Amino acid sequence: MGITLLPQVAPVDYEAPENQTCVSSGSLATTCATCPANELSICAAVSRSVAKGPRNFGGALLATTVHTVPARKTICFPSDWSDNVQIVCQGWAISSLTLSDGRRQILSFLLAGDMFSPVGPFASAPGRSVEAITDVTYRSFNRTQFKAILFQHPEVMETLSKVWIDERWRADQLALDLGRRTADERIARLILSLRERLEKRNLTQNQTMEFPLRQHHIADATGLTPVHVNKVLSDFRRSGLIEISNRTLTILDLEEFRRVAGMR
Amino acid sequence: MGITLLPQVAPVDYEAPENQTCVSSGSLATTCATCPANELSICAAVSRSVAKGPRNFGGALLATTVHTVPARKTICFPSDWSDNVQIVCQGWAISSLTLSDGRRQILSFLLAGDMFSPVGPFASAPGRSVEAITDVTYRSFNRTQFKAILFQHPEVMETLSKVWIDERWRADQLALDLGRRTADERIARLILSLRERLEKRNLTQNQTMEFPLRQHHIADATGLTPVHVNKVLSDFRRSGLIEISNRTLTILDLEEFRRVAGMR
DNA sequence: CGGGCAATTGAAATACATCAAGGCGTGTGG
DNA sequence: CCACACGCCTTGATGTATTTCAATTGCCCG
Repeated sequence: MGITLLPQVAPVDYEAPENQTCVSSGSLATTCATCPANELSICAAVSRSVAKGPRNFGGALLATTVHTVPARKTICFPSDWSDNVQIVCQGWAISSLTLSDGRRQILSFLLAGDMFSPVGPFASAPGRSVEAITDVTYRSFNRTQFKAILFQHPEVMETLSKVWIDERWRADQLALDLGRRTADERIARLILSLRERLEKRNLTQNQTMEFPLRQHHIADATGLTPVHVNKVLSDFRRSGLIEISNRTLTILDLEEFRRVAGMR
Repeated sequence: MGITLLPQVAPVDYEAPENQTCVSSGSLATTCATCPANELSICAAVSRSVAKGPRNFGGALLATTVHTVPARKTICFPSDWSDNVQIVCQGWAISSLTLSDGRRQILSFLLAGDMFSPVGPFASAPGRSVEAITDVTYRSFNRTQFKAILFQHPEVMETLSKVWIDERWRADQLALDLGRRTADERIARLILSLRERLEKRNLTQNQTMEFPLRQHHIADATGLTPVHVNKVLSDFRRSGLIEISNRTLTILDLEEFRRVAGMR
C-alpha cells in the first residue's frame, strides 16, 4: 500500500493465446513519451496526474497493460466488452455498429490517443465493435482505478470533458454528413477530417498521409456502397484532386478539394 | 455567504422583451416536483444534492431561472449560446445543425429533462440551434455553479454519466439509421423511439401519444424530403399501422410496426 | 500456381429527390 | 362576415443519385 515509484506497473495476467494478443507491461512514462497524441489524449493527462499525486487506487497500483493485435482482427465484439478503459497507442482501428443482416456503419476511426469507447471511463459500449485496420497497439486501464483518478484530479476531468466535446462534435458532423450531404461531399470530408486528425499527431508530410483504409471502410463510414465509393474516388483522381497508391494518399489540389467537401 | 433554505432562488435580471421570453424564478423543489422526467434527469439529481449539501457555489446561491417560449421560436442560434446549462421542463424542442445552403439535420428531439446541449455542463454547443416545436418551458442554470455541484457530488456526476451514455447511444443509433437504413425503417424507428421516451415520462396513453411534429421535422430528422416522408406516412396509414390526427399519433399494429422498423 | 480479397467497370434497377399543382385549415385584415 | 394569404399536407409526373448485379482484372500470400 505504500507509495512506489511511477515506472512500476502492476503486471496483469491476461491473455488467452488464441486471441493473438501480445501483452507487455511497459512503463506509462517511458512508453508514452513518444506517443504522437501526447497533448490530445486523456492518456497523457492521466499519467501526468499519477506522476504527482498519490499512486494507489482502491488499494492497488495503477494497473495498465499494453496489447498488440494484427491488422483485420476484431478487438471488441458487440457483446463482449471488458471492464477496462482502452486507448489506442499506435495504428488505425474502427468502431462500428452492425445490423443482423450485415449492414454496417462505422462510427469513428480510432487513431493514437483515442479511447475505444467515447464513454469509456464510465461504462463499456455494448453493441459496438472495434476492429484493427492496421496492426494496432493499445493500452488498457482498469476502469475503477481510472474513474478514481478522474475524481481525484479535476484537471484530468477537464481534459476528459474536452475529449468528449470533440468526440461529440464529430458525432454531430457525422449525422449531418450522412443525413444531408452528397456522396462526393461525404467522402471528401472523411478524407479531410482524417488528415486534420493525423496532422494534430504529426503523422502527415505536407499533403501526404498514410491511408490504410480499404474502399469498403470508406463505404461503411459514409453510408455508401463500395462500388459507388470506387466511382467517386476515380472521379477525384481523374480530376486531379487526390492520388492514392501504396496505402498512401496525397491531396493534389487542396483548395478545390475543400470546395468539393463543401468547406468554404 | 451563509447557508440559506433551499426554496430560495437568486432572481436574475434577464430578458430583452422582444425575445418573447417569460422569466420566473420558481423554487427548484416545488416546480420540479411534478416534472415527468424526475427520475431520468440530471436536473432532479442536482436538486437532490443541493437539498442536502452546502448551498453556495462560488460565493453565490444556486441561480436558476425558468423561461417559457412560444412554439416555433428559435431559442439558441448557432453562434449565440449562453453560459448556462439549460434543461427542458415542458414541451418539445429540436436541436439541429444547418448548412449554409439550408440543408438541415435534426440531431435530437428535446423532451422534459433533456439538456439543450449534450455537453452542457462543460461547454456550450456552438453550431447547434435549438428551436421550440410546441410552447417550451426550460430551466437555466449557471454553468460554473453547475460544474461545482458536479465535482462536490460524485453521485450527480454518476447521473450525468448515465445521461451521457444514453445520449451517446442515441447518437450512434442516429448515425446507423441515417447511414444504413431505408426511409421506412428510419421513420418507423423515429416514431418508436419517441414513444419509448415519452413512455418513460408517463406521457403516453396506451398506443396513443401527443405528436406535434410537422412532416418537415420528420424529414430533417431522418435525412429525407418532406414529400417522401409524406408518402411513407401515407403508406403506413394505408396499411393500418398508424393513425395521425390532431397532433396525436396512435400505433394501431405495434408488432407489425416494430417489424417494419427492423426491431426483431 | 491457385485462391481469395480488393479494385474496377458497365448495364440495369430503384429508392428517393425534384418539380409542380391543388386542396385544406386557420388566422388576419378589410 | 368574407376574402385572402400562408403554412402544411397531398398527389402525380419526371429526374437522378446511388444501388444492385455481374463480370473482369490485378495482386498478395501461401
